[in-house]
Amino acid sequence: MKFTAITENHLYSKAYSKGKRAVTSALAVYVLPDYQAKRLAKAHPEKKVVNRIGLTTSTKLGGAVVRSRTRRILRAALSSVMKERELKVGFLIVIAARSASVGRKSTDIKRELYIAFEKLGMFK
RNA sequence: GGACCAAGCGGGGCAAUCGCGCUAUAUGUUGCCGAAAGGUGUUAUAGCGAGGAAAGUCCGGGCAUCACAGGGCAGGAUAACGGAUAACGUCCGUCUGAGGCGACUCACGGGAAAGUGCAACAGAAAUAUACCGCCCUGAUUGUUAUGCAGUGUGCAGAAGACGAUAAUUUUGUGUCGCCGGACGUAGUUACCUACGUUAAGACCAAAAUUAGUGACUUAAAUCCGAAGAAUUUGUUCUGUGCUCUGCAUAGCAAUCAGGGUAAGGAUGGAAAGGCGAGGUAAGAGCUCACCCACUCCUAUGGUAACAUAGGUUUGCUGUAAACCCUAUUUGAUGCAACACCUUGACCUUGCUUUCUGCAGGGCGGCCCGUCCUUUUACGGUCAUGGUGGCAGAGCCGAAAGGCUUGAACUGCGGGGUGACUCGCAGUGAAGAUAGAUGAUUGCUGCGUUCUUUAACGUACAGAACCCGGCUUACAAGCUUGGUCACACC
RNA sequence: GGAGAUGUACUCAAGUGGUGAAGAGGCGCCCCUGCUAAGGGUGUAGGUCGGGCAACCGGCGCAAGAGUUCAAAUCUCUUCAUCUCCG
Repeated sequence: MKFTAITENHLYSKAYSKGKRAVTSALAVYVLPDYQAKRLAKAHPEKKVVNRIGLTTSTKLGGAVVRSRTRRILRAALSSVMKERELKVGFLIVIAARSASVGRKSTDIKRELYIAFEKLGMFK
């Protein structure tokens, strides 16, 4: 499953400061309404309103190998979540990996994502 | 079997389901974003899809631009010799030095005898000097010994009123009168020699005078007293001892001055070759023998560094990862380079003889050399966004052709001690732009635990224009060659 | 991705080869005060290892590790960490 990525740094800092937050042992999830969602929907081939996703893995986690692997596991867990339950659309979702997420399996991460999204009320 | 040395390999595998990126072909939509250039979006099939270090960015090169790329200066880099390589600070072989019983390992390994600088503290002294010490000379002072002189004095002996001793005077057929002096004669140029004369003078003897007018001894005086004892004064000469003074000589000590010396002196990382003998006032490579180091020369071996042998000069601190010198080498920047496209802003010199020149300007860090001074455009500068560069079953170009294709990799064979090289054959698809290899499950390899149908672990680590090296990180395991000592056969 | 700078105590920091590594803040102790603050005095590699009952003494220690030198915080090399610039 493809994601529309957040590419601008100011959107990340806005999400950290203004967005709703849910923290688990391995993750920190920030959610903010996306004001440009309708405009971006026109560029989408299927004219859908989608969520923009940002995955952050800081240098505290480790070297380049550790960080990209953690990011892949996060992406896999997120795609399996979105396949099973539908999420509300029109949001900026930033998922930051904490140091406990290193070496976890994607099934563990998936369980934590369920808890976080439930807490934020993102499921339809 | 043990302990080691060196060079390498290796970097788990298979399957199922779901999913990601790129390329090609076909298909689909001609939509959306954007000022434009351009970008993005469907599905199917096929192919491909991280490393030995992709890392650090420490060297070298390709490539691109600046002034087509030249010379010099500055700055940087390198540093035994020979070779390999496109090149290198890399690699190979050798030499030298150090370490190891050995296999073998380690070394930025030119020049300190071109010059400058630095060497704290300690130490007498730190790169040439002289503090102590040792030696010589001189001066002063002190002291000791010897000798001489003087003074005083002790002791012993001798002499003396039959007149000692000293001074003066007189006298003598008295003795001497040397050497030297003066004069004369002879020899002789002269010096000189011989002989003679000369008289002062010295000594001796006698006498007289003077002194103390008989001083001293003999004795006398004084005092005490029964006997007796004590004190004071007292001549000359000889010998001998002692004290003091002066002088001379010699020695010793101290101080000062001048000179010689570098043997010795606690320190230090380092003290000016080592040791012995000679030598010297004392000493010193000052000289000699042996040893050590070193310069140069010769011979032999080696392409060379260098090694060995002989001769010869010299006796030199260390430091160049201090400045520096020598040799070699090096233009700068770095794909965020740069090229093209889009949009926009700004800029586009004078004099002159119209040839050149002057002025001005551009121009590698600087200089020389070089370039421009005009054609208002198909120019230049700056900025915006984009594409290319960039990666390949193809791309650019009208075509020829160029790139892909790499100083590439694999295998076999030849050459070389080796790094490496030559020939033939074969192979040839990563290329992202928030950054692609994942998730889940099963089986299995390896290691550990031993709960053997189990549990845990399975390293270091992610391409970003490309290549050659270096450095650093790395789990378990494996291979090859070699060394040493022991045991067994 | 590329280019550069820095690292000294708890903090800020001086120290361009020469021997107990300056200084300030902070901290400990004492004085001052009825008590505190302020002020004054004094101590302080303040870390670690070894020795010693203790006072104290010695070794190591300037991001880490090697090297050059008689001697290294300082010079050289390698590594690590932090920060800055281009973008």
